[in-house]
Amino acid sequence: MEPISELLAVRRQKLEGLRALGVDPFGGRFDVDGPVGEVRAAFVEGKPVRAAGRITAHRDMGKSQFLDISDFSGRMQIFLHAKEVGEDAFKVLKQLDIGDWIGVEGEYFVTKTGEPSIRVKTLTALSKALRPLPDKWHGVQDPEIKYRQRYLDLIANAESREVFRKRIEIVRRIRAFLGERGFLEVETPMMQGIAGGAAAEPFKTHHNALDMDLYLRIAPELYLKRLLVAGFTKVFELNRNFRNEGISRRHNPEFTMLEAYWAFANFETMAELVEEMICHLALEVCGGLVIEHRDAEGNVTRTIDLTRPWKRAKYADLIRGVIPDWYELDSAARRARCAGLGLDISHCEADFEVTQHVFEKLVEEKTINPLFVTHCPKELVPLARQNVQDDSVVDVYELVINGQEISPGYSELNDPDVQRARLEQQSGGETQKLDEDFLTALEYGMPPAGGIGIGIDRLVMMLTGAESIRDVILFPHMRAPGNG
RNA sequence: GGGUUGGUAGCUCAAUGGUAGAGCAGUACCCUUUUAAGGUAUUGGUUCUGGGUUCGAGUCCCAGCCAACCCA
Repeated sequence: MEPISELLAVRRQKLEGLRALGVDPFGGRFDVDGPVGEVRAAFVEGKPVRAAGRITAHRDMGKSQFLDISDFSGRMQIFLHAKEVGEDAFKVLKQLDIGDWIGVEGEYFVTKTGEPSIRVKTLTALSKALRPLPDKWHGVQDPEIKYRQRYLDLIANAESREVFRKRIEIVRRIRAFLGERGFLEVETPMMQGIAGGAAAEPFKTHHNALDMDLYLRIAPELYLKRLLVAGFTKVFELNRNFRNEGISRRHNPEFTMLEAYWAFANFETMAELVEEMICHLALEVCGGLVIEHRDAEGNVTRTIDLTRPWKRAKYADLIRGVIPDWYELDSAARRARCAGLGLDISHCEADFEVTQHVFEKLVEEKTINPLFVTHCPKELVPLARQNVQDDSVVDVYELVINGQEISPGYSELNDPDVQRARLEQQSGGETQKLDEDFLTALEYGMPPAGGIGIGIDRLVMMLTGAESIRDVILFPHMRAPGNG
């Protein structure tokens, strides 16, 4: 038990003060007309109103008391006058602090300064805050507190509330958008015997009753494709994936992914779908197709123009755009060229990895406006269909916006024999890693289909201007807190 | 994993190696329409942890913890 500071001791004294007045400091049901923001928006002069919220400001004028009550939806001023609420209410008020939850019943009115307010008739204590809130003006600045104690960030920082409000809205509208187009939302296993559908290190767990190792999924893909076999023609899942890899500004061990599959479509159909969907989201959630990212001072640091049609370009052409003779160079010459350009490719073993590194550093990171990268090397995407004219590339797009890969889209591979060969190649001969049931399902016949994945966290970053994935995930993963 | 920066009151931040401060919050009082309310007074510190140098360390050195950013 940490030592009780004076501030905490005072609050506990008030807690007992409330009990001494016969008031339960942690009350129960209190019927309200709606969240605070909606109550404020529904203002009608003189109309009776009930609301509840956390006290976030207190302006004590003696016999006149102004308080702000707030919740995630907004803020509203309430007004108490000694003669109107009576002595007992003022005794209770004396034991309340900024941070406490209260309920009020009264009527709407406008103050002399024009602020829509509630003239309180009865005041109800609903929950005592035993710890003081962060600074009312500066909010929470310490990033460690923002992430570890997100509730304080959300109480104190309007910008954070806005980011998460947008995230909630984006997810809601994605579901509606796909639902309106006939896509069925499903839930497939997050615990899988074989973590398939991507190349990533999984988290391992164990089922005791079955005495069986399981992995948290790194992708839902192989199960959604089983559903194509089953006869679903438009299907999607929007939920968490888990990858046991590093944590960074762009990576959280668990992240949210949309995957959607559309039978009889191909990667171009999917590109149109994702283009339409992201524009729809920008218009509805951000109010336009031009997204401005700003720094802490409000200066525009980046402008993303989502105006359609979005640019499309072949992978190889983009490489030639930055290094014109790249494909005329042999392996050694390419590595030498990278060194000359200051690119560290020492960790790249295969030639396609060297090229991919060039792509990431010189193309992807510099691409701010939407760009569909097509005709990608087949080594990068083992689950996609090979191109008919050129079997060294696959029929996919990789959508880059804001310097990040936001969404891949594939013409899905549905030949079970080719799929087996590609998976065996990817797993480096470790046949026990193959998802045999998935391959069996393909042998029953999967319709040709287009598929997309969209990293929801990165999409939200792009649409809100968040610089870190931690700013768009409510509770990002952190190391266990240390005290030295 | 490597580098850089940071960790001081509940919060936001100061402090040439020389008594650890301010604003907000808190406490007491004044004020019948305030909104970062105002006014007067005032409380509050294991300076992340552990060592070391020094007459003296928030400050310098070493190690560790946590975080942010960059690199891998």
